[in-house]
Amino acid sequence: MQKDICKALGNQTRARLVSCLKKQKTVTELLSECNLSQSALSQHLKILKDNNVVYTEKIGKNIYYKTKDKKFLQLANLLLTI
Amino acid sequence: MQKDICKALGNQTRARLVSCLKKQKTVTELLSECNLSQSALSQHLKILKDNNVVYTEKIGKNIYYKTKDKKFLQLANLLLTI
DNA sequence: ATAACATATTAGTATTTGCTAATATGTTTT
DNA sequence: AAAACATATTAGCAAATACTAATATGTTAT
Repeated sequence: MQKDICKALGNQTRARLVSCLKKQKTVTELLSECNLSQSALSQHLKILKDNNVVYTEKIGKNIYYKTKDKKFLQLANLLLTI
Repeated sequence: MQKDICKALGNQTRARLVSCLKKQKTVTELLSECNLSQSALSQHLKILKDNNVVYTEKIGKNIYYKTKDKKFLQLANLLLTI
C-alpha cells in the first residue's frame, strides 16, 4: 500500500502493461502479450496494484486486472508516446 | 542523448524539478528550492537534459534550465498530483 | 593573476530494481 | 484424490540508481 505513481509508471514495462489494461485481462492473457516471464509479470502487477494503479477482480477461475482510473491509462499512453 | 521519458520522470525528485522549471531558473536558484546537494541536483539535471526534458541557456554568468515542452510540465504535474 | 562564484564531473557506496529459477497456493477438472 | 491450471511468493543475484565527498572546470570580479 504505497502511493508513488512516479515509481509505478516510471518504467516502460509497467507503463505498457497499464496501457494494455484499458480492457480487463487475466494474467495469462497479459502474459501472451507482454513478453515477460510469469513471475516477472506477477511482480510488476503487484507493484501496480500496491500503488493503486490497477485493481483485480476474480471472475470464475481467473483473476482479472484492470486500470483503476482512466487518468492512469492516459498518463501511461502519454509517457509512451511523447 | 537517450530518450526515456519514463526514466526521466519516473522519480519524484525529478518530477518536482521539472515542475519547478515552468519558469527558467539557474542551478543556484533550484538549489535553494529543492533540498538536494549541489552535486545531486547537477546529476538529476543531467538526466533530464540527456533525455531532452529540459534545456539550458547561458545568460551572463549563469546557466538557466527550463522545461523543453509544456507537455513535460503537464506530465510532471499530473504525476505529482494524481 | 588571484580569488570567488557557478556548475559539472568523478569515484565510491548503500540501496533499489528487475530478473530468473524454484516453489507455493488455491481452484477447477477429471 | 489426483492432475492440471492460474497465479503468487521467495531467494538470490547482477545491474541500475541516488546519494555524498571530493575535485575539476570555466567564468567573472578584484
